[in-house]
Amino acid sequence: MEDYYFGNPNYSNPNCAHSFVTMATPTSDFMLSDYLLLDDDVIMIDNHHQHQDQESWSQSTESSSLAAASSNVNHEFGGATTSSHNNNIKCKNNVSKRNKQVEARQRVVFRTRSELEVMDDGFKWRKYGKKSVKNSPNPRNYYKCSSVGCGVKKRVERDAEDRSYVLTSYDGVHNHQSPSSNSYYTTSPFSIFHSNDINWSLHAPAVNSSSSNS
DNA sequence: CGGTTTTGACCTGCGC
DNA sequence: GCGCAGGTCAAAACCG
Repeated sequence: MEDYYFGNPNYSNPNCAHSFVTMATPTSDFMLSDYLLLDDDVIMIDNHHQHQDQESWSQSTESSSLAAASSNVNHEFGGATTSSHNNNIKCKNNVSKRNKQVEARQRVVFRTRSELEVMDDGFKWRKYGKKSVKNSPNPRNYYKCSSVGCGVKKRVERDAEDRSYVLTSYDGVHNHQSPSSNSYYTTSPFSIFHSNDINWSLHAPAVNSSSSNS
């Protein structure tokens, strides 16, 4: 079985270990965004199996292209191999009218345990705003992709319920490759997944010797 | 000096 | 219409 690694295996960050999405029996030209980015849907990836917001976050099953795609896709988050049928991937339907008005952008939300608030995902971001949000003691930070002509945005905030988690949402799809030249794939909003409690060397095929800490 | 961050002001949508 | 909340702008500050 061939594994696909979404991320830059040579990436090194002394403050944060990484987890990677591993795909079994990949199809040609597969991109994670093909499966996880659904028009008018919000996909949440929870890499620690926590079950929260069960009312609003419904598990993605039938009637979703994600469910169809999951038949041949396995993901690894936080070191645990899972399929797309379990609670690690949740789909929030019924997006707000505002979201629909914003050109039906594609949004992916990652919930990741990390000490770092801003994680290097392989793309270059420019911060353009910071806002305190209701019912959360933590501010929300707004970033735009620094690449000219690329309108991808991301929002980063600490989970109000558990500050050890970071919620990172990506809006849109990059129209360029990651500045990280040896990234394994191209235009998805993210290229690296992080986790503090994974022995990422198990997954990374070509790691730097200096990045074996976590 | 150029790129990035900060931060208050402004804009927009929504509920009442 | 008004107030609130979320999102964005843009000038100033900061930094390498």
